[in-house]
Amino acid sequence: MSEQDATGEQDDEAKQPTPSSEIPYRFSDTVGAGVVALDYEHLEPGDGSGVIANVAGRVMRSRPQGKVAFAELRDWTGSIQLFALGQTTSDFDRFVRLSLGDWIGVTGEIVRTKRGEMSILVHSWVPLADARRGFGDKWRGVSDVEIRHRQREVDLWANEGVRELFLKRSRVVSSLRRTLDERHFVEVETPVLQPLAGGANARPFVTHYNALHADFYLRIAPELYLKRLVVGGFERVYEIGKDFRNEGLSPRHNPEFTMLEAYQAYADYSDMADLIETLVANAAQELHGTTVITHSERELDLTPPWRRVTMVEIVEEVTGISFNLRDDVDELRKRASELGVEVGDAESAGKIVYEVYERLVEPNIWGPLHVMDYPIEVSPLTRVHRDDPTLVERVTPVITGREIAEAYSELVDPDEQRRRFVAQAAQRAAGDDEAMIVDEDFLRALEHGMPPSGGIGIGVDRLTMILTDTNNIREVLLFPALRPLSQQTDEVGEAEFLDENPLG
RNA sequence: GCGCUCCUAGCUCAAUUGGCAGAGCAACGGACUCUUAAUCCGCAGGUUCUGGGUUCAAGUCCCAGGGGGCGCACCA
Repeated sequence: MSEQDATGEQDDEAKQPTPSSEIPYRFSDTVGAGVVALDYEHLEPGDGSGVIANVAGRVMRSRPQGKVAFAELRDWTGSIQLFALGQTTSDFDRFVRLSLGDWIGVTGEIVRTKRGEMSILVHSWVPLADARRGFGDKWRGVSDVEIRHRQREVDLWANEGVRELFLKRSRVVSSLRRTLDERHFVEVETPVLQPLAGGANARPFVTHYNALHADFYLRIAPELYLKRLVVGGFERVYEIGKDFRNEGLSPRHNPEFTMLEAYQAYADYSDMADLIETLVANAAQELHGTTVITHSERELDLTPPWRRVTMVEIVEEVTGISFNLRDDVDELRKRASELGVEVGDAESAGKIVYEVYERLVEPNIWGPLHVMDYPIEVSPLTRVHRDDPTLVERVTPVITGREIAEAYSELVDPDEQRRRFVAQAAQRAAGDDEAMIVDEDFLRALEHGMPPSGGIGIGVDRLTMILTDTNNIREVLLFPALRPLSQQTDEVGEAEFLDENPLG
């Protein structure tokens, strides 16, 4: 029996399913289980409130005890105990036969039992759905990671804290929107299906557009479209959505991931670094009520302002060795080699320093720290530094050893943009299938004039990981990418389809 | 993609050197008018991921395949 059946149907002897005719179409005027428990906290053990309430949810525990019965009813606000009496509760015989996971709606008085448990003294109840499949171990839930991720709906109910985590994620995203909205950014939606996948260096997913007789690509970034909107007069614009990059999976990478990109006219990368700090700090405040949080059992102080250093400075600070981009390239390669970082003969000064930074420095930055001013060679889409032509104005906030975002002074000169596209296209012709393609639509847009602008990109999944003290990206994705199980679809799916469709 | 590793009852896990495949919970039948992982009595539950092979004997060893996890590579 495969893993797919792990929460399979229960014994043949299990009770008969509830007939559809007995299940109502609606159950109204409900109050939250967790809310009731809090609102009537003042009741003394043994007291009734005299208040009748409707509560709906899932039976998470059933403890029949002769002529009385207890159950735990859980909805998304929390849990409350159900207290049923053989003499006064309707359908008592069926109530005591409820299974873990069944959905029911109850009507009854809010009381506190003699033993002190907040409860609904059930007068009547209706079945809302049967749970025909098991919900895992009563005490330990389901720990099989494969079931948890393939059947997240089971995980959400069976495992304490999982729903809470995804509610937190939702609050993070809301907070990001609120912060941007308050600053008069306009939220937009740009194409996911694109004729050219631009705006980042990555291999795209390919799909086919039947009506247009053309292959299209799932976007790897919304960047170029958003900049065109700035050209069009959207001076502050943002998008939260999925990007798709055809890459491997790991505890920190999912091929489809949620990205926030925002662009602000008349701003530079320093302004955007401020914006990132505000976005992150506000989200932390929303979740934790403070900007000083804990991650991996270590304190993380996200209170703005964050320290800012240049990449060259932080490399020297951490390694104790100076890497000036104007130093002799062979000398730089030797210094890198002494640190255990080997780089190819063809690499430039900038790439060598970046390599040292990525391997030895970044993973050891607890942060938050803004690493500023990257070598121009490793940032082909960023505007050159105002004081140093070997650098670009790019800043990367690093938290817990990971980049969680990027900010730029955007490249807005159409001629320079064309030169860089052409250089990218040459690399692509030379075999680099992650290099960019010349995007004439985008160049034409720049020729209409784009004001100096700052841009940011924040990995929402990774930000959520940091704010929820999670170390695996799959824990913050409702349905992380998993290999499909080949057998199930055709055989089972088709058989059921035929069975239930007399016209088929 | 490559390397390492795991897959046993619905769930969580055992099974000595290769020697009759087990427990708790869930389910099922019963008792119980204040239970909190209720308790008590009873009962049932298996293609040990799949397919080959070695062996008197395979959950265990070997080969191939499927799926998961971790690491590497690519990246945010």
